[in-house]
Order: sequence, then C-alpha cells, then structure tokens
Amino acid sequence: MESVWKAVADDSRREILMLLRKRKMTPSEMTEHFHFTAPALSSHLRILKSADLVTEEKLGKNRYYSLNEKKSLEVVNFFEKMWGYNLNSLKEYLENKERKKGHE
Amino acid sequence: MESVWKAVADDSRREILMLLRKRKMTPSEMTEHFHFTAPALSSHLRILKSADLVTEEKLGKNRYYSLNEKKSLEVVNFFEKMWGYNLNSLKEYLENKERKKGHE
DNA sequence: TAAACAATTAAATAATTGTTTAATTATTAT
DNA sequence: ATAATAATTAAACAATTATTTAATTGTTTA
Repeated sequence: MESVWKAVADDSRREILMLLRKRKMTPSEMTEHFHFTAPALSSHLRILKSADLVTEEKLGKNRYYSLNEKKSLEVVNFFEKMWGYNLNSLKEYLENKERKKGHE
Repeated sequence: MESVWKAVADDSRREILMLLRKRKMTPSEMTEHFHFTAPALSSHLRILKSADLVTEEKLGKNRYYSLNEKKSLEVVNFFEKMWGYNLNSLKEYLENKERKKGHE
C-alpha cells in the first residue's frame, strides 16, 4: 500500500485525479489529454491504485479507472486532524463558502 | 514558492507539522523530538516555509516556527474541490465524527 | 489461428530529493 | 574583542522517483 501523500504529491497524478472527477476512463482515453506515454501513465495509475485513490475495473480488453471518493474523505479528515482546527471552524468555513456560492 | 503537495509528501515534514500543532518552537527544541540533524531539519523547515505552511519569527538568536493555519484551510479546500464531493457530504461526515467523539 | 489492440511489465537511464559533514553567518554574553 | 550558541548554507553523496524504449500478456475480431 503506497502512501497517499506521495501519490498526490506528483503533478501528473493530480491531473489524472482531476480528469477522473468527471467520469471513469480507460488509459487510452487519458493519454489523449496528456503528453506522457502509455507506460508512464500506467505507472502513475498503479501508484494511485496502490494508494487506494482510484479503483480499477476490467471490461474485455479495456480497463476503466475511477475515483475512490471514500478514500478522498479520509485524506480531508487527516488534514483536518493534522492542523487541529476544531470541527466548528471547518464547518463555518464550508458554510461560508456555500453561502458565497449561492450569491453568484 | 514550493508546492504544498511536495511539502507534505515527506514523512519527516508531516511530523514537524504535527509537533508544531501544540506550540511555536525553535529548531533546537525540535531536534530533541527527532532523529535527524540540524541541517536536515533546517532544510525541511525551509521547504515548509516556502510552501507557506509554517511562518518564521526571529527573536534574538532564536527562530520560532509556527503553523500557518490559514494555508491549511486552503489545502482542505483544494482537496474538497479536487474530489468534487458536495459540501453537504463533507459536513455530514464531520458531524458524524463529532457525534462519535461525544460518545467516547 | 493470425492480426490488431489495450495495457502492462522490464530494464535502463535521467532527474529529483534527502542526508551528511564541514564551513559560515548572526547574535548574545563575558 | 572573544567565546559560545543558534541556525543556516555549501558541497558531496546516497536514495528515491519518473520517464523512456522494448518486450510481454491478455482480449477481441476477421
């Protein structure tokens, strides 16, 4: 199990995660959005999978990768714990953002 | 300006951040808690400072490092945006955790 | 079964990152 | 001024990580 921290530290991997926000996707589809080669992509996907940030689904000769949202929550949780702000301040922050959003 | 992602990817640096949660501290004080040498610590602190995760305060021959909580919120914010879960699910999650805590 | 395609693994190399010892800067106290 | 302390920077080295080309595995379709 790879560290989630190292997994998200790489720019390319964060781009991959961002791309997967929209929908599940095969590596071939992904390479159209990026500059790097198939093996490089494959290596990044293995790291993301090992960190449990994405899941893999085999369908014939294709493999679909999708975001693992459950894990993402854990990461936010760690950040929250790490910096020790109390839950209320985080909730307030989020509510504030939500209010702002409503005004746009 | 160093990437906040690379700054938190390193185990030692996350330990330093955890230590700083309690109170501001000088490098000499920190080395008592860790295995690594002063220059190694200094190098980590420079990276954390450059990522804006800690701030530095000079007082005579000492330098006090403390956590920059503002930046921490931004990081959580990014995670939240990155994984695109809606704010409600995050709030629910936090409320759940809070409830659990009350039961302990 | 042979050709084509999707994706991975392997091996080699390039690039980045982290740690160490030694030297340096800056500040305080004698 | 000089010695002592706090912390940093510099230079060298070690370790890790990322990228490439080439070879391999598994699946579909003609």
